[in-house]
Amino acid sequence: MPRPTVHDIASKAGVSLATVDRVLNSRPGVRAKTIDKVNAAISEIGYVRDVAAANLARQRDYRFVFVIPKGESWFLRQLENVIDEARHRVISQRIQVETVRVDADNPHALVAMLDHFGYHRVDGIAVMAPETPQLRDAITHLRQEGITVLALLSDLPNSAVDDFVGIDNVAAGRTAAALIGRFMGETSARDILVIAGSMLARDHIDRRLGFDQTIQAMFPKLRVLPTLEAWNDANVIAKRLPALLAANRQIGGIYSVGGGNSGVIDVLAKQGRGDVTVIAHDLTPITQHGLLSGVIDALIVQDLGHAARSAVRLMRARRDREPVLQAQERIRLEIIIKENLPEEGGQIHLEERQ
Amino acid sequence: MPRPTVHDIASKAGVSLATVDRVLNSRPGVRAKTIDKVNAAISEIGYVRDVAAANLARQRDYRFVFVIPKGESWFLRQLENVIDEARHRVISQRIQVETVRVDADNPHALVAMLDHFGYHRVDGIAVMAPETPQLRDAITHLRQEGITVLALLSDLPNSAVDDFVGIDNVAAGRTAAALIGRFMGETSARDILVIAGSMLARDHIDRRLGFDQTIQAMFPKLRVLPTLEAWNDANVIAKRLPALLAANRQIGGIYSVGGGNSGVIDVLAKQGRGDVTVIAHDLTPITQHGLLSGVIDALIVQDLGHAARSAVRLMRARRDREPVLQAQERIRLEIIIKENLPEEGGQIHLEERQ
DNA sequence: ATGAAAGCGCTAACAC
DNA sequence: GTGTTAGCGCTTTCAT
Repeated sequence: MPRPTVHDIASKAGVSLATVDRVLNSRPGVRAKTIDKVNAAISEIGYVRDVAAANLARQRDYRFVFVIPKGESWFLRQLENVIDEARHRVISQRIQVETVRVDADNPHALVAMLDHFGYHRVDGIAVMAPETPQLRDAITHLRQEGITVLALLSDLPNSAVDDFVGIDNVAAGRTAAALIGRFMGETSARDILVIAGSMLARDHIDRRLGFDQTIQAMFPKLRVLPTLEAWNDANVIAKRLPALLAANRQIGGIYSVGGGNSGVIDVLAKQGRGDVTVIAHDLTPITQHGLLSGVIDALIVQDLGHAARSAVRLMRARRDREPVLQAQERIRLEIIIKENLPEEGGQIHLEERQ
Repeated sequence: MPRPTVHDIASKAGVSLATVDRVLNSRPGVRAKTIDKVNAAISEIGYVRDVAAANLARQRDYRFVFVIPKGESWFLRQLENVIDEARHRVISQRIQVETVRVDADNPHALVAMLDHFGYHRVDGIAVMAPETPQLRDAITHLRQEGITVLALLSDLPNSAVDDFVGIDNVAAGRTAAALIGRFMGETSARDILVIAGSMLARDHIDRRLGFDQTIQAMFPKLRVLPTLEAWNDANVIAKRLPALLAANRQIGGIYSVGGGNSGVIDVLAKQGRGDVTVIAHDLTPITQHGLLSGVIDALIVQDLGHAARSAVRLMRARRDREPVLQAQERIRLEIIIKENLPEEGGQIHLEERQ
């Protein structure tokens, strides 16, 4: 027996297709009594709407834009790659995905870009940028136009975004603290150096916050030194870290909040400081090498591919006013050590395991 | 300008819709020259096929079955729940998902069930069961019928399955070893007790294997005791563990490979053995409580919801002969400590964060 | 307030 | 080999 369609509802309820459709989409102009008849028929025959057919008839298509910072870091390039991958995956579902790069440190350029999309027809924007008053206003404006706005990877807590896609960075900091504390164990060196960038201000601030919380609560004997601001720049770290290590022999741990990890790895490797426990963020060729060579003890990672796909799903769900499966959209805060380092793997075709 | 359709290809190439369709689906009966013309038109106008419309016209629907063990453990109930959740999510995409429970320890019942599906029309089966010769043969048969077969959570390395959906359990064991070794640090107690069930033989074997590998390689001073076989039964553990702890004061760590964790938690809590480092698997109310109360130091977790959705996506992709995004289907081996314990969350509707 | 009919983009008989 | 035509399940004018 084939699956029931709108025709089945119509004949069961003794009405026409148009009326069924009106009820299905809760459009006005149907008597309450008729609505009841139709609904009765629907539940009686166990009808489930075929969304693909509906969207086809509606000629619905989607246009989503990712706005991410200019810059050539491995992280940002990787982000652009996974967005592009997501784009390919959904293009056959009438979903158009674009990426634009803006100078994140220039609020005016960013806002100009966003305003532009307010006039052209887009359904959703996912933006990764530091929060400024100008950005806040631009987001309010976009949402008034009915455009979905997501904060991507770096939260915008004071803006009227529909959602935040990314890990809880306070929890990330707490996790880093728990790991570094337990890994350091009972060493005599009780100082921890925190190295942060600052470009994605909000996430770095949150991580430091969570880190301090947990060190204080769980490892009161450990002391967290003032943040070394290194602008995610390996050269800055390579220049400043040796002096810090020389001046303070008590440094037994480093929490690298942002980028520039090759600086950390080079300095520690050169000085043979295998005794220093290091926790860093993000899985890149550099941090992977650090992990395998033993300089980095653990990484805290978010799956960028997941974030990109999740952002697309969220924007589509909002456009269609459909519910979201929260569990699927939660970006996991992953702890990676040498033993659970994932293997590489891209698009696999059918032939792989036959 | 609207997005190009088959009609646009047809007029551009000067052929009919039917011919375009033949080329698009690489069906025979078209001259090579015509094929070239059509393909030229396709790439010239940048055509992308609307898969929803195609599936509608094909009247394609899917029928997938999950075959999982009988039993009322939290783990199995949770598995059934997430499969049901996945079922709801895809029902409007003409995908029918069913779950059947079989006595996994009775190879004949299992095989009878699978044979049944070989006769009725199913497109894919995801099976969680221990590998037996009978199962191996049944799978070979199903695949000859053109049915996709997946190994779910517990691998079937010697069977002709299309794919395995779940974590790498050897890597899970290695990860457990690395964590327990580092967490134990320089305590004087150097013995580790391994508690395993046996129902899902394969995964437990793999975990123990990986565990031993890494302890030997990284922590040669630690000694792993013979496995306590407890059949995932908290009562068995509650009975036998106290004696083992009393007989051997050197036990400083416990790796709980399977279920029955409430037994471990109760015994350790009652005896005030906060000094014992414990690593367990799976996030359940029991293990969550163990983590929060400090008895369990870390959990190794796989997201069952992800596994269920992934299985459905894989079976559909195989049915449609479409490629799979490997990165999305990799079930992550997650390390959970108190600090990165995820919050609860089910279906969220639009109103949540406005 | 309700219905008839055309059509979304694609596929599949069946005809030539 | 190639073309014509009638749908797939749903939405949407336009009548009534």
